[in-house]
Amino acid sequence: MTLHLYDTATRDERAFTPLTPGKVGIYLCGPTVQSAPHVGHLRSAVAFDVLQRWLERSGYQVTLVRNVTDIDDKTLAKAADAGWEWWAWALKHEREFQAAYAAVGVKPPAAEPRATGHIPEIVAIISRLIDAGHAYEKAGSVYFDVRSYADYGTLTRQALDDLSPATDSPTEDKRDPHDFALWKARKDGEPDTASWDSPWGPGRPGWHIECSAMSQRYLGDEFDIHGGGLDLRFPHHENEQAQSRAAGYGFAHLWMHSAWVTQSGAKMSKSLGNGLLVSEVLAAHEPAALRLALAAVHYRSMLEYSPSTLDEASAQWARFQSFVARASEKVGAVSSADVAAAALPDAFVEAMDDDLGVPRALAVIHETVRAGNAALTAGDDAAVASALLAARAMLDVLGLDPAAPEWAGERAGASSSAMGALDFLVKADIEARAAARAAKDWGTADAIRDRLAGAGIVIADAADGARWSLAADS
RNA sequence: GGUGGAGUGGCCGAGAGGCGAGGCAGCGGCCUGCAAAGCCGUAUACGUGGGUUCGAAUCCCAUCUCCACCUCCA
Repeated sequence: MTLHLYDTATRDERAFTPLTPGKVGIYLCGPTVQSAPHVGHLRSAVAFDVLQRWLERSGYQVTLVRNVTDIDDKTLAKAADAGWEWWAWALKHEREFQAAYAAVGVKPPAAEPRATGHIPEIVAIISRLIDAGHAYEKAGSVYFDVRSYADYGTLTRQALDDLSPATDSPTEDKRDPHDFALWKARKDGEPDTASWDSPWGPGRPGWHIECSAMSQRYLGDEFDIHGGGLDLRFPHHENEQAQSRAAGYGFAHLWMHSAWVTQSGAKMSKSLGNGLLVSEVLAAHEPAALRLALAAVHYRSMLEYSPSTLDEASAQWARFQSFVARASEKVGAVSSADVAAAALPDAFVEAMDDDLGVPRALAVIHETVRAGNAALTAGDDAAVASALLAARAMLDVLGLDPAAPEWAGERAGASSSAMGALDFLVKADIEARAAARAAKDWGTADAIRDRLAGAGIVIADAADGARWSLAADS
């Protein structure tokens, strides 16, 4: 089986064929940087990061573009409420998003274009739409004429007459209530810095046009995959597609949408007040555990988030970490190059090729780890070595190789020198405890263990001596 | 009203006609001075009612419940 992906537009899964052999262009709708990132935002980032990693592992050269929509009605409104310049407000949140993405190991995209940096491209595509008879100017604003484009609604199977009217701008200027703004005329009270010159007078871009302009600039008239959260299908993606295709571009060949994070069945969102901020979660849990929690559910299924979600993910992560650490100690560390070149188990490949079946892929990883642990107990070094290599290679595809640089030293964010100093101190206790145990002085041995446990240091005895680790966060 | 999605064992979650994915928690065991970790074992699971079939969680019909998009949303 080769890679098959589910296309939201056609609602079926089919073999993935890139436009250019060996290369894949992906446009991912990034954040509207008007507020702090919550875990739901990270879900789509992680899902498409796994897609990128799997494509790369499959031999493709991937160009992933993830935009930043740094101006829109809400950004202006929230910045004004906070007494901030809108551009400073947007950049503050853009940085928070970047930090959150980096924390959970999302690879930096090939390009991260901002809407405000592409006004000329936006003006150009709007002009093209007007020339083609798909857009019209009214009172300094420009609207997309949905009735002029027969395929409007095909992405999400919407019939115009059944839709509620678009409310992004005053209806009275529109030919049809479903028309939406491509260019918004500057309004009184809006800051001068939020306005650009255009053939239709000063103003700013509407919400959807920036993606049409930027995808075209970085990926060309036609590209392989367009991604984003499920909630962007309508109106955002529908409108994007209408604009780009009506302007004469082939646009996206395949649409992929990631589902959201729910709590008690309800979608996590800022407006419901149930958004869990990334900063809050990372204050209590390891970033890798958060990544694992977000990746563990198939990207098209809702992810039910509860207080135990991160505890479970932490337990799984500790299991992976522990196996990789013990196995590496026993049979020697594996180099990154070997991990990248290692053969992947067939069941893992089949799962990933089937529309990124991460849950099934994870099951293969768990089976491999179990076999590896059994081999450790049995002293079968050859089996340990092969399990270690396979496990790391599979975990690497998911961005969760415990021995990879981004995770290897993450515990407590400690520098290696601090960990070295800690190791020196703890070793002294371990030696004292070993002496007590040798003398069968269990009271002293247990007291030392309890004292260390109180400091978050876990002691585990083994046949060849005790080893210590920092307790998992809770 | 229109469009789409979901109901699986205590919990999270795969699967999509025929040996009960996997994880977490629990219980029993091995190991351990005791633990921890690890390993082994352990479940009357598929919203409800019908139907098709030798066989249905998977197909068909009906029905209930929940969620989402059509304001901003990953």
